[in-house]
Amino acid sequence: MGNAALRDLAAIETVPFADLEGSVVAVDAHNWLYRYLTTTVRFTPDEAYTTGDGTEVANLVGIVQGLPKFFEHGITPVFVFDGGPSELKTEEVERRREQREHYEEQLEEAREEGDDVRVATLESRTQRLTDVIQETSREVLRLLDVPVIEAPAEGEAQAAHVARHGSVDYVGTEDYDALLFGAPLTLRQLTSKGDPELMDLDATLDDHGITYEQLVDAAILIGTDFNDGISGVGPKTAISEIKEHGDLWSVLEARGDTIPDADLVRTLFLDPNVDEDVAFDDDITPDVDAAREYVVEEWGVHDDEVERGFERIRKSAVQTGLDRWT
DNA sequence: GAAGTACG
DNA sequence: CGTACTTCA
Repeated sequence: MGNAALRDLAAIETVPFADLEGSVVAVDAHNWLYRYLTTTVRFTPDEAYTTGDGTEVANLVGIVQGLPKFFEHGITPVFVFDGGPSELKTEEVERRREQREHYEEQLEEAREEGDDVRVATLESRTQRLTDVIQETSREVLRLLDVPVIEAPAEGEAQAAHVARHGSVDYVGTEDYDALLFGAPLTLRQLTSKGDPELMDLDATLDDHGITYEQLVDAAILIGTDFNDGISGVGPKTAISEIKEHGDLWSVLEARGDTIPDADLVRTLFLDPNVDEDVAFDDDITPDVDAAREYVVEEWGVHDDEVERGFERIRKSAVQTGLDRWT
């Protein structure tokens, strides 16, 4: 149950990479890593990123292949990692865990039947961010001098907070939730081939003639990652009823409906647990040799999967440094 | 999450 | 037309 319905409400336009030069993007680390992890696993032979004891660090391949995109476009990434899950998030996490186990059962069946295509599909679904992946990701980012922010809870909420309070220009995530956490400008498809999409909170509110709080209320009616919505209520109905009645409580009262924990979900978006003051150094000087040593020598990742990426980082980092002094 | 299809 | 459901990744 995603938030795809929010796309129908959001003001989105594509923006050329060239327009983003010189900007700082707070990247939702979980979301970004997950995307690169799944594509790496799908298109890279297991041996290239699996240690002798079977530990998989496809994230290291993904990071090395994914970072150049920022540097080559003159964008400074700041990776925002999740902290401990909120109480409500725990339920969602639990639900996803059950679904994952379901996939893993199917995976077993597919293996037994020798259905290779199905095995590959299911394997991509059962990927997750293990402790090793979290730790090694942080370490390679540290060696490459990419700033990291540790969120107390939701990474997206923290990213939205730093975007709202001026120290970064954009939030980078595929999740439409960023809008609900109050991110003023969100970049999507930073990991894809073409130009990114820009999702604009103020434009979204203007389009519908609603406030930020009313947008959150409408989303709760539709359903979010943290609550089931009202059946039969999609984006159109939600906006129209929120505008008619003013807020979530009035809509629920008028309909005679109820949403469990609605007040908690509302607070989670409107007043999330974030660090008010976070500092980071946006002057990135990667130690490519050290990062390569870590990835290839220490973790045994096959050189041919990462050498191009490291070379691109080396070149684009030099270029950025020159630009600064020009 | 995206896209296509079915349902009311 | 708006929402729900399905499939693929």
